[in-house]
Amino acid sequence: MGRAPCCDKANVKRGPWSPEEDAVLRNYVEKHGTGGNWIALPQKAGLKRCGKSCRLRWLNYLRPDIKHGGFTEQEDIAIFALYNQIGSRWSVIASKLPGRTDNDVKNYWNTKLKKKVMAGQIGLPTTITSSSPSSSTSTAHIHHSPSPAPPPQPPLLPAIKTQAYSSGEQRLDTNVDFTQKLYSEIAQFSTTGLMEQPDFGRSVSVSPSEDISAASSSSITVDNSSSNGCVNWSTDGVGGYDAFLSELGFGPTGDFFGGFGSQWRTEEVSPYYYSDLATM
DNA sequence: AATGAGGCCAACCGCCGGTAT
DNA sequence: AATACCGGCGGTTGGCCTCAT
Repeated sequence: MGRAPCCDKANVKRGPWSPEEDAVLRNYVEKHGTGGNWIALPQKAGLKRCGKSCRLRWLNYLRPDIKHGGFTEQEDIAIFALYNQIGSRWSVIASKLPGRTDNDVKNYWNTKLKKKVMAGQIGLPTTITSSSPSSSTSTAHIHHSPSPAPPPQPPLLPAIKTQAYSSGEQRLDTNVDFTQKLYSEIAQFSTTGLMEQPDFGRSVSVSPSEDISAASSSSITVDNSSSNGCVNWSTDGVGGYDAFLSELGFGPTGDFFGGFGSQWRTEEVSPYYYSDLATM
């Protein structure tokens, strides 16, 4: 026996919300909150809507802190980097972009950003040389243990041309520093909980032993010459995540990538995202 | 001016995981 | 342990709008 429907579909209104309905829902939630029960809310509020529909309307449109449209280039890069890293986890990606909803990010990706990326207008660097010589160097290796047949791949972008961004060359130059730091964040994410990927028939091992989290200005290299896919980065040893996040308009470090290590079990993230980084 | 194509985005659908009973 | 229920999520749809022909 299947699940009972969440509401009587014959007696609920569907389709676009009217301004009056918006006002009723907004007033109710602002006065009483959701009460932890969206299903009961429409009846209490006097709305002929499904509870799920109310929840969606509130979360995606009526919430006071919502931003609509006007994605910045920094948000573009963050979305792209996160998509590359974790795939279509829109709610997770949106949670790193204050004021953005999963629906917004998903729509933006599907309608605009994906095309931008495919057109080469957005990309992640293969090599960036920091302006100051690094004082320490760390390396993350992605090892692909022998596997007879690769598993189905998660949705990934077509290969992004990166040769143009060879060593010393600037790209997306409005924000190279941002991208460097973003990579550092991703690299740190890699060290926090993604050590093995048995479910995919491959393993990912990540060094360094050194703590790279102090990096604020990093040099990152993806070694395309190695079949192992080797991501190198070096740091200047200067702290500054919070400054970085502040530049992006994000909250403290923990609000950005900090939750990743504990948020997913290791088997939930495909190593293809790493290999994709390495082969782009 | 008419119309067809494509873009955009709000909303819906169905599934999943967590929790209460 | 089994079942019911709910919130949350990602994928998809459908309608409106703009633009090109």
